[in-house]
Amino acid sequence: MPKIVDREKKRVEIAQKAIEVLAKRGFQATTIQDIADAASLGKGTIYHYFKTKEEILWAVSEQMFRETERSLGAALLKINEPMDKLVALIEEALHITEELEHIFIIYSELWLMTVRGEQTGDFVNVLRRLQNDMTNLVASMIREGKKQGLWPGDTDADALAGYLASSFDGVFAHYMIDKENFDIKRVTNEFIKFLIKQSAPKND
Amino acid sequence: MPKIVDREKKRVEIAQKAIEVLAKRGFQATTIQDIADAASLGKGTIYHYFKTKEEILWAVSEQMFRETERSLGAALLKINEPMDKLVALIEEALHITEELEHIFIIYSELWLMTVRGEQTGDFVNVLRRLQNDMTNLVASMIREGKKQGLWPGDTDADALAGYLASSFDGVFAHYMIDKENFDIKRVTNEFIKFLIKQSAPKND
Amino acid sequence: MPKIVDREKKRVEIAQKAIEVLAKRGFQATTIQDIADAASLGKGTIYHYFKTKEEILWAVSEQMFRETERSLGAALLKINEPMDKLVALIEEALHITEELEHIFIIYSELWLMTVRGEQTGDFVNVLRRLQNDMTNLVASMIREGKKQGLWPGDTDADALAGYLASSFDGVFAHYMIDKENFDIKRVTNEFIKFLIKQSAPKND
Amino acid sequence: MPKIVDREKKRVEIAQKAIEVLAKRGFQATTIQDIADAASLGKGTIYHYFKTKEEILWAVSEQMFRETERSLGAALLKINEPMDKLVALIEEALHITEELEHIFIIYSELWLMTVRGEQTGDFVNVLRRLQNDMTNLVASMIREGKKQGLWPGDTDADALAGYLASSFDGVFAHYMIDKENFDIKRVTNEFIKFLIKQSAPKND
DNA sequence: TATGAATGAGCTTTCATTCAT
DNA sequence: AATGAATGAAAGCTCATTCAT
Repeated sequence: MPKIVDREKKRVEIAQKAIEVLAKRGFQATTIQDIADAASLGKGTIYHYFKTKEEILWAVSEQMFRETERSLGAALLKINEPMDKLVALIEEALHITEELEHIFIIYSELWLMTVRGEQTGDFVNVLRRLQNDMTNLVASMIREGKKQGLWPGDTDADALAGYLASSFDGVFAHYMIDKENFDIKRVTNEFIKFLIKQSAPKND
Repeated sequence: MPKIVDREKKRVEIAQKAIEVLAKRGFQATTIQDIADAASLGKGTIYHYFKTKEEILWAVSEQMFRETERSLGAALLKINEPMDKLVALIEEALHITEELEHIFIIYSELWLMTVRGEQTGDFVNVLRRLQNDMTNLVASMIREGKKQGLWPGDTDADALAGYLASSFDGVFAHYMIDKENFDIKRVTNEFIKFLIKQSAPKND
Repeated sequence: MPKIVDREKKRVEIAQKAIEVLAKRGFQATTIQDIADAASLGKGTIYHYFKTKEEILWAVSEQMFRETERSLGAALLKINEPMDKLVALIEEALHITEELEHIFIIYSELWLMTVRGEQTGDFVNVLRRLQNDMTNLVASMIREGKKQGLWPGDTDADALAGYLASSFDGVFAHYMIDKENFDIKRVTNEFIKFLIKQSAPKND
Repeated sequence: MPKIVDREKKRVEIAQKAIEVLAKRGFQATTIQDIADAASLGKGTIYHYFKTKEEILWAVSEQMFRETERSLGAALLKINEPMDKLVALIEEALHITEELEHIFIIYSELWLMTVRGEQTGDFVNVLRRLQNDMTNLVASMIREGKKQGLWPGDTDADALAGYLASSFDGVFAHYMIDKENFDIKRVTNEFIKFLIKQSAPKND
């Protein structure tokens, strides 16, 4: 039993160290040696914890997923007003950190592997869960907003949430290609303004 | 005299054939042999037209860029009303075809290579031009809409356009991961409804 | 008949042009395209005159041989005194020209191919003929010198000639490796002084 | 723990094995597979010890240089008389062994690569050091001989040594092309006789 | 006759994976 | 458990040679 815990703990440790190199070089270009170096282990040792290189990516993706969920949840716990929550969520989702950039790059690579259907594991589930989590979060806010009369009653909450949640990734991607010119703050704020006008309109 | 070949034309042909395999397997995983097979040519023949594997990707990206620009332009020529134009643009941008899926996948890989800084060519320019083209198109529609009073005067056209143009990619990406459940039509329509409400609200 | 002459003439032309590139890059590293370019011909055309790449080298070596023989002969025709002849020969053999450097490099490559036994043709004969020609020339001078009493009677003319003829190549090779420091004139002159002392000593 | 391997020792071992194949086929024509076979290793293993194929040649040349220096030095340690030393040196330099033939062939290829300027390393230094070592050795003997009155006082020791040292290579090369007819012993002896007459002449 | 487009064998090099220690 | 030496499959790329025009 303690053995197994140790094993799992070490897998997590290795995966953690792997994230950085993977984001920097990509999965294909990252060698087992790179990962071993990052984890300060011998190349052979990695194979005591992972059967193949791809298995490392599975572990990495799982871990990233858990961390992303946790940080999303944490950001929203403390807020009550649905509208404020939505704004907070957007701001959180589009708040750039170097760590997040790494993770976003790896997600993108998982996305690519998935749409190409080349993976043996099921990254697709990680990505869909993530997508659904985010969409449901947004949808629940919109629904709550509708209930409180802050949002038009005929809004298709799921569809709009689908659009919003998706758009975050697009904004992030555009920002990363053109950091100097793409002012993510300004873009986000303008969009929030747009949302809010929409949400609390016509008390006519 | 050997067969006279228009080298540039042949390059385009090869690049065209390459798009499909590249989208399917990705640049790194696609071998020259794959591309040669797709073009029904010998491996060596490819090297008559491209000095390196990466040069193929350059040609492919240039070609994709030109085609994307052309199809965008064509879609918008026939419409006059700015609001209708915007709707048409969104519908065009999010109109799925197998061809477009291929292209989107390759763009995504170019994106990845760029953010990792691993490429020697300047894919970044292809991507930025594309991004800017789209953004400027949207912004010009919004500005025109503002002039005609169809859109609130305090809108930051560039910022909002930045958001919209970016969001297309996110929506596309989410759709491709979950084609069965992500109803792109419904999502798009809901968003358009949202946009339009926003645009012509207030002479109440 | 005229056809054949033309063919042979063109072979010679091509071989002539080939010499320069071959000396510059070596046989292995020189591509047929290089040779075609040097001859201002299409790559395919070369194959109308030579069946294989190695056949070009055969032609080149034959031609170099003929030219070398001719220039050696010419240099010696006009001199009568055997001692002067020998000195003249040494000076001629060690007289550096860029053309000669090229030729020497190709001979060296032929030598290498021969000692490795990798060639299908018989470069060995070209090299031996050359070696023998030179040796016999020197030997005949020594013998003549012996007859005229200018040289000790117990000299083994062939053996000494073998040494002298061989030494030219070594001197040339050393010079080419260290052109700045290896003063070929000074070295040659010192050796000639040494030879002459030897040849006309004993007024006993 | 894996087998502990002295990397430097293994490099030397591989280089040692490589010498034979390199001499047989030449650097360009020798494949990594050839070298791996000669060393009874897998192709990939070679790359644990050498980053590139050329690096193998560097190691080989360094090693050859060291061995050559050592064997030259050893041959001369035990002799005191300068004249005897010179004779011993000549005999050593022109003493044929199969090992030495291999080494001479590789030196010749290094020479070719150098005069063509195609190498990235500095083989030229290996060759020049060798050349200089040999020349200085000979020159010091001549100088000593001059001091002891065994050699004419007006001899330019360096120049003559340059000639002698160079000639060894030429003799070797001629021998290797025509082993049956070129009697290296006879040629050498004749030349030594010639040298000695010169050195201790005038007791008249 | 002259050409260069087409080809694939064969090269160097990389790297996931295995395994003896 | 930990290691890195060993391996060979597989990749990109070159080039002598062929051949249709």
